[in-house]
Amino acid sequence: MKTVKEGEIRRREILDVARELFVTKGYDHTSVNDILKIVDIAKGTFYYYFASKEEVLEAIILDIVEEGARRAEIVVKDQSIPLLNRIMMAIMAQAPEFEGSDEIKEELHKVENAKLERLYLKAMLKRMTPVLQEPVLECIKEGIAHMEYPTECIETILLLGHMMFDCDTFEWKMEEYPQKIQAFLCHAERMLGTKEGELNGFLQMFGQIP
Amino acid sequence: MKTVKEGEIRRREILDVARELFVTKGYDHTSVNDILKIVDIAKGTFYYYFASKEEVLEAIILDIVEEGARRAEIVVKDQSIPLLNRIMMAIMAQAPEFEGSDEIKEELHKVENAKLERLYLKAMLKRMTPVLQEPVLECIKEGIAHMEYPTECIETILLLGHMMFDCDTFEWKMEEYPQKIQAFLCHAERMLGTKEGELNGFLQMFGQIP
DNA sequence: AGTAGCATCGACTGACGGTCGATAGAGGTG
DNA sequence: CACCTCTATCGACCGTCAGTCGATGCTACT
Repeated sequence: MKTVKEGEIRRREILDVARELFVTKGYDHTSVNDILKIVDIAKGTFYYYFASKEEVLEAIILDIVEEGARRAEIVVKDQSIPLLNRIMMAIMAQAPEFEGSDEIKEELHKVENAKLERLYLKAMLKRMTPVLQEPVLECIKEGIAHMEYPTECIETILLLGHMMFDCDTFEWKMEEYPQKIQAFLCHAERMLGTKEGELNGFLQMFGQIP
Repeated sequence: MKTVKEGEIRRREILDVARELFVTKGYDHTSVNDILKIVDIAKGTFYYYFASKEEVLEAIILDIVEEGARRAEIVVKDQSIPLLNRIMMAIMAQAPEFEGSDEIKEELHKVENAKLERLYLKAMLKRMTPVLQEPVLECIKEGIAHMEYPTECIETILLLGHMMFDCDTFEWKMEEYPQKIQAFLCHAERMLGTKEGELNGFLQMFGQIP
């Protein structure tokens, strides 16, 4: 039995199902056959749209990163939020964790998904750094922040936020988080060269991670 | 034809060959058969010593981390080096990169090795943080450094050093490195709360990374 | 009705991780 | 020396998986 659909629609179907599976079962533990069963297509169709399983992964990661970057861009443009807050809120808005997508939350970070994670991180840094460039430079101009290496500072804070809270790099226990978040904010303040305690307001916001 | 060897020797043979292959070809692209061919044993023998290919990987990573930590411990104990320098030198001594083992250098960080890398990072942080605890606390006591979260500061600097220079997270070009290293040292100074420029002496040392 | 070509099918392939029952050899015992 | 025991070793075999390919159904245009 053959169901013919327009190319772009099939492609999206495959992408959506694969994303769901990669994120819930892990990339390695999702077989192409798993995807085929759910989308209800034959193997040939899958490989008609994608050259390999890995190509699907890369496309999905670009999607996730792009979605995050869009959310961040909205925050950055919002003049009603104080400048420094905008930067931190953009970082939080960008992380897939904070979005409703609970699916991603738990599963993105298991060791099995190291490949997914690594590709995500690289793509995210490349996409997000320019987004934060402008507000950070403005912070410097306004004297709220003081630093010699703005680009590197952004890269570093994005990296740290991701490794500490998005992935479970340190395998912290639940009760350690408040302390770790405070430390993170303190380090961010120091790198940005803001007044001490300027970022304190973010403690509660991060509190929702558990 | 059967060659019988004492258990521990066989185990080491497998471990050594596997390490060489994982590091040069990548974990995913090394098959158990590749290992068997070189060690010249049958499959059953391999699985007599290890429950899975992954168990071999974990054992290798523990080895690598332990070797690095030993080098770091020697540096930390060396009273002839100024305290602050000891900390940074220990971090550098620990990284597999800076050791003679060029093999590891290039290959550890390709995306194919994401799993190896991720496991390495977790194990390294767990092993290295306590090593640096003591000298950092002493820095604080002596007034060379000022911080509220010493443990978290160590974790952060270890993580940053690894992600920036050991893995190729940012895919920097050769000519960008001097700037990135300077920025890293600047951020480390700020997080540690030292005098500005205290870490300048490390610029050349890092210079050997290419 | 005819046809061009896009989208779909699914049997097949080769490689890989892992299992298992058989067995060779070393060392001990009488 | 004959017998036994236990450990290290062997390699055929299994199920699974990513990826291939020639055949073919379906659509749209002539």
